[in-house]
Amino acid sequence: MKMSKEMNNRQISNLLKAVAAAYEINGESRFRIVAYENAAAAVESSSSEIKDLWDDGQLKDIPGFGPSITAHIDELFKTGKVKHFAEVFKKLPPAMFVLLTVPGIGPKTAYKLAHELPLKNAITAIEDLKKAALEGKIRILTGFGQQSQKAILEAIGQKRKDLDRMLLPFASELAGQIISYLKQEKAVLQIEPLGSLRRQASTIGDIDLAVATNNPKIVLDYFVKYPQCKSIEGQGENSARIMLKNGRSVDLLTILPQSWGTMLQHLTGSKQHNIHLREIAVKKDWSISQYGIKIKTKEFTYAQETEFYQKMGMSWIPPELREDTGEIEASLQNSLPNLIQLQDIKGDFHLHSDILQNTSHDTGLDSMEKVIAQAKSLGYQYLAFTEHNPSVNNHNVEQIFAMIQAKKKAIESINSTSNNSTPFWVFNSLEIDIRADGTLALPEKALNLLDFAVASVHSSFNLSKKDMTQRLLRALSHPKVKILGHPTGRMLGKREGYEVDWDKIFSLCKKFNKYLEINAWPERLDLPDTLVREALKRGVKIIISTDSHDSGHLNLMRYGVAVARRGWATPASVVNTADYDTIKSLMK
DNA sequence: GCCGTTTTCGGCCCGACTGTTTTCAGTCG
Repeated sequence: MKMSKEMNNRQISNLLKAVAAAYEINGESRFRIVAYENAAAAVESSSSEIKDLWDDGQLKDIPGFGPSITAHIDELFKTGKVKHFAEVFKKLPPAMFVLLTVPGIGPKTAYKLAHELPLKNAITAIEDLKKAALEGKIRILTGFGQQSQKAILEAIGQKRKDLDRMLLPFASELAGQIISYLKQEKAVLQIEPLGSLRRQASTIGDIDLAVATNNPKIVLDYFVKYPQCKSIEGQGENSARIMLKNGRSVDLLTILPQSWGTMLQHLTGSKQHNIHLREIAVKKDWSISQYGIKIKTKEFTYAQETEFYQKMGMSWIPPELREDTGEIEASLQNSLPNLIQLQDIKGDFHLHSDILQNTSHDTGLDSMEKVIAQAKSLGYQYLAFTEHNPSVNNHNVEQIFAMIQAKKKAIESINSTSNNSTPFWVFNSLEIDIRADGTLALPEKALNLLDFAVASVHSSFNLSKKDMTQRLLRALSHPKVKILGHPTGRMLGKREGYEVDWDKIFSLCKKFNKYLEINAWPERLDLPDTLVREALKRGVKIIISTDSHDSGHLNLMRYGVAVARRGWATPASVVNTADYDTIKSLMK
């Protein structure tokens, strides 16, 4: 395992997981292993960079970081290595840590394979493992057989477990179609997605659905006849798995109505949330499983989730919050946030129409009128057109000014015809590139024509954290800039966000009433939920926008709202929940 | 190794599934 002073959260989490795996091989105490796994999970879900917490001397505030792990990570940031970890890894084959990324391979299996095949090269470990499987070298090892060799081969073929996740909107819509189909069967009493999909995480592994029914057989027989089903992977008394024509598999689980609440709660997770609940139960001398709450010898099962949480002395927790990041404590104290909902949204502040051509990036496909009609049909009271700025290289200042002037006039004309019975306001804005030095890619003269601007980074992603922070601060300091578009620049599955000192950004936003966008575009969902929560704690307001390039994209708003909910956002913390009159004074 | 409105010591979530080692270990959620 490589170690350095500059490790990010993901890498530190993997390092701690590797230590846990190594301990498992070395026969350490089960609880010491779990301690490292817990610390790894805490790092992975931390909204702050661990390095920043270390800078501020707050390492020990991370849950799961006690004296020992704190000291090791302190050593890591001071010296770039941890002597104790190096010692732990010393006797183990480096290739085993690579194998841990293959589904179904845990520490014991990884060690055995790396040690006994053997796999000498960590970089080619997975290819070498595949070769060994194809040559029949795995099934002859003790503890392995024909089946496990085949399973390993299939697992490698299905890519690595951290890469093959679906984007939330894709998974949501896929699940939505199957749910509509299933609802046509009368035996289906209730139906919900499970796991990360129900919690509305930004990426989803598998689609799992649960149905409450008194007649599992009818439901399952109906399920496997789903028109998009390519093959039936398995069907038992209470569950079935089908493979869709698009290559995704879907699991359906049937549950008796009287146990619906209990099972739904269990299968929604998250794992950390459930573990925490069980620890609370243990302290009362109770025990929780997916079958219910066991008190002495009697097991209580619940038809509704609310009853389950009530028994635990809690109010019902929205699935988006179930990550064990304080929601259980909040529920016990009856202080859960009143989360924002889709219907609270009254407008969209990041939309591309076709009015400006020759922009620095892609143009919108629909006319302003068509986009406005769509916004009105969603019940919105306002929107802002934010095409990309005209390309600076291909036009002189006067040409750019003329284009923006023409757009301004067009919008004024639209606003002048707005009737008073259903007020609707269109803002004149742009999405302006933030250059590497933090200046805006639009002449001041043209900027002055705008009501406000959205500023976004579309180039030079690899600046140092310090330079990137300065860049964003400078752009946000411009009086016309009200919104930082897709603030981290991440592209799910493609590109990590750039490194920024968020503390400084939050301070500036708070002080000068600048807003951070949650961009609802499927690959962005940016700000990420953890940073949303951090921003809100600092009193920064957010704005949820779709980045639509045609009028149909306005419907992506619900995914931005999902991110906001996961970030504990209330209507009051989201700018575009404000009504027509308030927003005009805010944004002009 | 961590943690504490019953503990600074003595505990630490629970069960299903799979495959192989005929009674259990490993992995996963």
